[in-house]
Amino acid sequence: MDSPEGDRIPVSASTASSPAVQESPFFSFASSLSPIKSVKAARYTTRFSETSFPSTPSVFKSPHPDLQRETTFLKRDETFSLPSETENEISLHTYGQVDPQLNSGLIPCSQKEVQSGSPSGCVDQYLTDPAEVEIKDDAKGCVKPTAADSSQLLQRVFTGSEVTTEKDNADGSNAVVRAQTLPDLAEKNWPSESLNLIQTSDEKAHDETYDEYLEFMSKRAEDHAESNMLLEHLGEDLNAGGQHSECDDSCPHKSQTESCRPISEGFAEVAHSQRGIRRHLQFEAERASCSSATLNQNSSSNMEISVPYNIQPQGSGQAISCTKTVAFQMPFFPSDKDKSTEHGGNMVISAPIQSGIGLHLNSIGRSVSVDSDITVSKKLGSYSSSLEEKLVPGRSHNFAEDLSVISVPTIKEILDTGNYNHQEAQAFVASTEGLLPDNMASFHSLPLSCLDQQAPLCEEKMTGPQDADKFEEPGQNSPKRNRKRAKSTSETEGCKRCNCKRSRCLKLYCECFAAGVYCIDSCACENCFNKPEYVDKVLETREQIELRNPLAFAPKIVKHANDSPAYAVEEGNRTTPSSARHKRGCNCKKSKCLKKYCECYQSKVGCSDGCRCEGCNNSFGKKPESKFPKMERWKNLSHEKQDSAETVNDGIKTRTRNQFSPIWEGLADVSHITPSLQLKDRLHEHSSPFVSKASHEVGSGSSDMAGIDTPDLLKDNSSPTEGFQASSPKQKRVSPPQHGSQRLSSGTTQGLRSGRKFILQAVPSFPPLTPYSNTKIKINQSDNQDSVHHDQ
DNA sequence: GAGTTTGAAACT
DNA sequence: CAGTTTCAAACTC
Repeated sequence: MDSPEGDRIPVSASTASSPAVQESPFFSFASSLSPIKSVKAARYTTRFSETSFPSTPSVFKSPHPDLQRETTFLKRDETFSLPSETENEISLHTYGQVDPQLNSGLIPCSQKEVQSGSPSGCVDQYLTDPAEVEIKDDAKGCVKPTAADSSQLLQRVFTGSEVTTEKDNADGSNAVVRAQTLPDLAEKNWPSESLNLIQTSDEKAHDETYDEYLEFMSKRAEDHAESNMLLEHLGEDLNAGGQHSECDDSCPHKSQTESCRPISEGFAEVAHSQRGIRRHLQFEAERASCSSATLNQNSSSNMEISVPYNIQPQGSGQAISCTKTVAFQMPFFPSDKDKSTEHGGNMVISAPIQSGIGLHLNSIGRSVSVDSDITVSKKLGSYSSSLEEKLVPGRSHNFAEDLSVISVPTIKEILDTGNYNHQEAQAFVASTEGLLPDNMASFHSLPLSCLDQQAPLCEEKMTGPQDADKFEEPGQNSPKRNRKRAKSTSETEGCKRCNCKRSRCLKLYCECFAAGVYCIDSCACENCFNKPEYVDKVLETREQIELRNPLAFAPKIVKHANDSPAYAVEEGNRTTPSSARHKRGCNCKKSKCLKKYCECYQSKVGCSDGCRCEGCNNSFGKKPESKFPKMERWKNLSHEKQDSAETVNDGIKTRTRNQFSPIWEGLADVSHITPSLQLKDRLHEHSSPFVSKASHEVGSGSSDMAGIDTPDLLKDNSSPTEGFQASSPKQKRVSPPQHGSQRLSSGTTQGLRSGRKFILQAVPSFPPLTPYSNTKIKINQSDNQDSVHHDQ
């Protein structure tokens, strides 16, 4: 069924402008006249500006300091990865603006940046913050670059670092390159050495350090023939500036080339994937990322990734796909050369690899064991929070908001320590997919890939294509051998290691598969198809499973969403806010829920009414003794509700309610929780909406709902899991509690209302949920009548 | 390490 | 939808 609201609401939520209005002639006319773009266009613009793209309106002349800084990464990579032939002079701002109209110049603009600053021959003049740059050399404000200065110039061109040029001498011996390190300098593509260098204020010390740096960098760049290209460009740019072209002669290191190489190596080097991508937390994402992203890592920690990105033209034009080479320093994996924790790397996000919804909640939920893994959870939470802070300043997503309760070290801290779990990080990245704006989507492939290269906790070998057959090799990877290894290391390290023999790791039996991660070399599985080389098969199988059960990959442990007063009233004191429970409950017969056979126990949550266990003695919380009466009551209520709904409504509600059965089943009861569980819940809660295939199927819509311009959706505090549970076909056990339906009809309870919202927006393509939109509309109308403001 | 137990997942 | 089978993890020895 068609659900127009599903598509519309995210837009209207972010703007108050209805589609009808947008489509009106007047609106079109106004849009054409006004810089104010249509809502959709604005949304994309906002995304860019709020992430790593410059936020400045696309105006074109005078460079703005901040803007300039923000466009740093663009400047860097585009300059050399994409040689420009364009003669159009594109200002930094437009270029940062990612104006589709300027798209043609988008890529080469960095070069043009230089040129644009060259009219007077002084690149620095344009590339540095006017407020922070002092050019004392000559009245023209133009520096005659020496070797060192040329290098500096390059630095500034590529890093956007705020360099204060105090003096310039022709021989370069006395060249003073004083740089003012700005907070965002950490985002530049600079090794720590360079940062330190730039920060050096002492001239002599600086020179020495700088020379060392140049030497070091030149060594690093030796292998990069592409540096020549850089030189060429540099020469062109400098010549274009009309100031000097003598770099090669004056550079102490044979030429300034060498000093440029280190810089260029991050940009010009292409497709030297040294380690490859072993596992992707996001199967769907992998396709995109694998096919489009090329991750390079040089000998140091500088990395380069070539990623595609789409530019959504203002005015709903056709998206333009570009490829951007993004070079950055990986602070996550400090190399020997770079152990600085002073400067983070620049998470340059440019590619909307909007692969939809990954189902990796289990990965988080399951692998993040309560006790030992709370650290991981914190890390992940911090990961997201800091990520958001870093990339989406001033913007707060729902998941990050909730994660904010977690003590937040910075993302850098997390990553710098290397003390994170590879798979969990994968899962987390996957879980954040869709939460990030389109132009940040590459984050999912980026750090993931990076994580792959580190995998500090999972001592797993990279699995290349050849590994597909490894399991056939008796001695090397015998199941038994691996089994032992897996057994000894799996859980404590949080790494999924399966031991599948017959399922080919393509069923939920396989923990890896269920967790949404590929099997790794240390798995003891046989005939494993859960490997990157079989991504098609994996995806296909996944889809099949999801068809059978859309929540198959959803987290098994869900937050107790009965925080709402209504539920509290219903459940009385038994209700514990922010608690967790198993989604479907266990079915234990003999283990008495005291062993890990029990999923509840394994997840360290108590059993609840939703469980069908017998003789429950779960130490985390027994199933309520009064289960039967309650179930009976629910049954009755369900029938009641159904009857009333059928009577009162057009059937939509009835259907909707039934869809929510699993929800209520899962939310019916909770007790005994731990903080860590709450943490887990949060992770789950915010991940789950993006874990649904349904969402994934929305296709481009996923970006919409994931975008930052769907705040109502994302900020909704209700458990997204609800929404997806609602669509679960497996509704074996329970009918929804009455209050649930009451909420539906009354629309006065925020919790569920939020859930509806989410469902509506996140799963627009889900036929069963379509009616829900209507319900929501009604509810909203009711809300309006009641003047109930439910902004999250 | 081999075998058994267990319960979820898958199948009929 | 219920019963059965399959499967792999958890567990025991």
